[in-house]
Parts: sequence; C-alpha cells; structure tokens
Amino acid sequence: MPGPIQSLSRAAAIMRLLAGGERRLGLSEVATALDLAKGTAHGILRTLQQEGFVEQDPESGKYQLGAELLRLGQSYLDVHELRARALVWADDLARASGETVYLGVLHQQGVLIVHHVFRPDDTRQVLEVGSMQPLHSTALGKVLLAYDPVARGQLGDGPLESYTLRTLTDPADVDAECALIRERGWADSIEETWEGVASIGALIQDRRRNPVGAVCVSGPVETVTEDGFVKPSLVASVRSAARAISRDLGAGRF
Amino acid sequence: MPGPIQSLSRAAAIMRLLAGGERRLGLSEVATALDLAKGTAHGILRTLQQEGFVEQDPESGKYQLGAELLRLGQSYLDVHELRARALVWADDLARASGETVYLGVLHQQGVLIVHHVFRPDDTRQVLEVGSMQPLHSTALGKVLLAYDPVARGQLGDGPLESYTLRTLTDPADVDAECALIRERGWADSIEETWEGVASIGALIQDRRRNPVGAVCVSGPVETVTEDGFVKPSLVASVRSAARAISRDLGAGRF
DNA sequence: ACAGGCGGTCGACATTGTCGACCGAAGTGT
DNA sequence: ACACTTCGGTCGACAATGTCGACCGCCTGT
Repeated sequence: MPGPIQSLSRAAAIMRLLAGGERRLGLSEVATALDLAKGTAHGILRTLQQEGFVEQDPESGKYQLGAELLRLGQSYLDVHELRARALVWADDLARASGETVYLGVLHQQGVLIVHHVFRPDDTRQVLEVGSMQPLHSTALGKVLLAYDPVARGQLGDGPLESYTLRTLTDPADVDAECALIRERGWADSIEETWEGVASIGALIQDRRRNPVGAVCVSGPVETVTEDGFVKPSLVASVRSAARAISRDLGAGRF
Repeated sequence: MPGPIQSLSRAAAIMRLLAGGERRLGLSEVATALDLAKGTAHGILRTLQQEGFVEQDPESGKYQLGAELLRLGQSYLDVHELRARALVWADDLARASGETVYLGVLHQQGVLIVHHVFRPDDTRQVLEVGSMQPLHSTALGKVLLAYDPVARGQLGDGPLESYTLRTLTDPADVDAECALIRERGWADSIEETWEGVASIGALIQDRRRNPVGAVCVSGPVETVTEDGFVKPSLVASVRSAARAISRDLGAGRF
C-alpha cells in the first residue's frame, strides 16, 4: 500500500491552511480552499476537533488550531536529541558573545528554530522557538544550504524572495556563497533578512558527519560586525560551539 | 456522517503514543500498543512522516514526533487571543511580584501552559510553554476547577494522584476547596505539587463571563508565603492582573 | 547457520470515507 | 419586514479507500 492515506493528507493540509491564515477560517472557506466537498471537510474537521488538534469558536463557528498541537510540539522538543545536547553550549555561547543564539534544523523550505537563547541584556524579546527562517538569507539557512544537499534541493532554481537590498535572490549567487562557506567553514548574513541584523552560523553534524542542524549568533550590525565584516572573535566562538555540540553528538574527535 | 474518521483518530492516537513514551518507538511497538495490524500502522506512519508530523530515525527505523508539530504548535500560540492580550499584563505581574508567572488554559485532564514569564532574577529556568499541570494540585488548575464545570467533569470521582503530602487526593476535599475559591475569588497551592513551591492563581473570563483560562504567580514558599499563608499583596497583584486581562478580552467593566 | 525479531510490501476484501443534495438558522441588502 | 444568500451541519448511496494478515528480505543475537 505505498501511497499516502488520503484523509490524513487532507487533514494535514487543513491544519497547515489554518496555520497559514492568521484569522480563523469557516467550514466553507476550508472546503473551497482545498477543493473538498463541504461534508468531507466537515468530517475531517470534526475528527480533528475531538482529538484536540482544532478548536471551534462557539459563536462564529469558525475553526482554528487546537491546543493539542502545542502539547505535542513540546513533546517533540523533549525528545529532540540535538536540542538536548546543545542546551548548555548555546547558553555558554550567548554569555560569551553577548548576542542572541539560535539553534535550527532543516524543515521543508526553511530553517525551524528549535532553541533560542535571549541576548543577555534586559531588552524585551519574544521567543522564536517553532518559527521558521528562510534558507537563502540567514546564517543558519546558508550553513544548511552549503552542507546539506537536501536543503539545496528545497531551494529550487527559481528567483528567491528578497527581504532587503542585500538579499541574494539568484540561486547561482547563493551557490557561489555556499562554496565559500564550505571552504572557510562558517556562514554569515549581514542585513540580508532584516535591516540592522547580522548573524554568524556554523554547522552541527552527527556521529556519521551528516549535517543535522546549525547554530548561530545574531544581533545588531553595530555589535556583530566591524568595518563591514563580522567580528573574527564571534566567528571563533560560534565555530567552537558548533564543534562542541557535534562532539557531544558523537561526531568524533577533531 | 456523525462519527470520527477512523484513520484520523488512529493517527492521533499514534502521535499521542509517540509523545508519551520518552524514547522512540518501532513500527511493531506502535502496532501492538494500539492493537493495529502492522500494515495499517505502517500506512499511517508513512503518511504522517511525509507530512512532517513524524520522523524516522534512519538507522534504527524507529519513529518519533516530527518538526511540523512544533511549527503548528507555534501557530496555535500566534492566533491565541487570550495569550496575545495577556502578554504585557503577565510581564507586569512578573515584575511587580518578582515571581514566575504562568498563563494556562484547560486542556483535557490538565492545565496547558500557554505563556510563561521567567522570574526576574538570573537563575536558569526552562520554558514550560506547552507542558501540562495537574488540575487538582496547582493554583491554575484549582481556579479552573472552581469556575469551569467542564474542568470539574474531567476530574472524575476517583481518588486523585498524590504528588506531595499536601496534595488533596479526595475529590470531595477538592470540591470543598473550590467552594472556598469561588467565595474569595482566588486559589492557592502551597507545596501541593512540588515541594518548596507555592502559587496563587485567579480566573480569566471572556466578554460573556465564561472562564477561559487562569493566571498565576509561582515561586519558592519562602517568598510567596508568610506564616504558612500566601502573602496578601501577591494575591492582590494576581487578582488585578486577572481582572485586567479579562477586561482586555472585553469581559466588561467591574 | 539458524531462529526470531525487525521494518516494509502486497493484493483481496468490505469497511469506510467521500460526495452532493438537502436542512434550518443566521445574516444581509433592499 | 422581506426575500435572498450564505453559513455550518446532516444524510444516505456509492465505490473508492483504508484495512487486514500473509509474506519478504534484512539484521541481530545465539
């Protein structure tokens, strides 16, 4: 029986649809958006609802994602080996660098943040665990693009989305940058995704030397860069954190 | 077609099973645990896998939850109205009280933490958003038990799990306490779940006065209580935060 | 070398999810 | 106040669909 289970794929599509649109969606909206009969969509939604994956606003009748997803998402983090091993190293890195630290893994067409250590000052920051970052314009993403063929495959060959003037939008340019990244062993991104923000990332690999994720520090251009280049001391910190995590995962001695 | 979609319910059961057992589970384990034919379990797992809800460890072949759940869980938080409105109030409450602040909603047989503000000192703390707390032994839980009939229904009438010597394990005792909570308008829990930890909670209601969640402060007994009782000043802070959030939700003037 | 476990596949079967018409309620524009 | 639309939800017939259990090749421990 090689072939996905239809009702499951549809349920997944519905959840993604609900996750995408910011506001709640009605039954008919869901049905037409996914080209389903209303009855079919209703059956799936009803099941998802009683499993807790979807909730229904009692007054408007509209649907939104459910609490069970949050619980299961947390369970995902609990068993995430890379994250568990990286926790203390990420903390150390944040303390040593004075900047925000992210830990990300490849997921679909982006980088999923699985750990986030706030910059050790008292500015108000929002936790970004569970959110996605683009592959072609962030340090985390470019590290994965450089070392993980699967990531490169996800990128495709079409023009890429532009976020700032410095975003690389031509896949060929990204490939060239990836060659450089492989050569020197780390990636950076200076205002390629958000104005005023720069980051430096390095690869994490498992015991078999497979790429499994990336760490980065991220912060204001003013503190992360100097004369237009990222500070070498930060690069060293990130790389050594990445090596430490990889070693912890059993990647072997260096 | 009133009746859940079989394959979907089974998929949900599989994900919950994977979330429960700390370690990864093999195909056969899943199949026998849920009393499914191996082929059936495999079909569901394969679909879940290609949707990103489940991942398979390539060397052992065992299954674990997937990254898509984390992403969707985050999306759940993004649209969560209660949480959005409560963010700043929770921050203020943490600053004013000097203690950890939790925001929780009823989910199945427990309280799901949807927001968590660290105690404003520099101790290392782990984020508990997405985790569950028991209903009958925490301030959050008891608030919900006192005001939300659905929560009370979830509790059942059997003996309750005991965590410390002070845990109330008889539903009748809990009901009596709930009556008190309704009378005075707030709940506390002193070492009923974790030794050394006390908390104070109050109800949040929506524009229709329906209970929708609860806030609490939580901290060491030494700072939260005085002479065996919770500090009145903290009670006042929590209650006014709860009122503020309720008002923000449109619960009307008080 | 063997036995027993694993994850995964296959094809027949009938259960199960799907479809589109239909319903009452609520909203909307006139 | 009216007809008209659109909403969420239900129903029953149909066949497409998911389910089942035997089977396969592989690896592991004996």
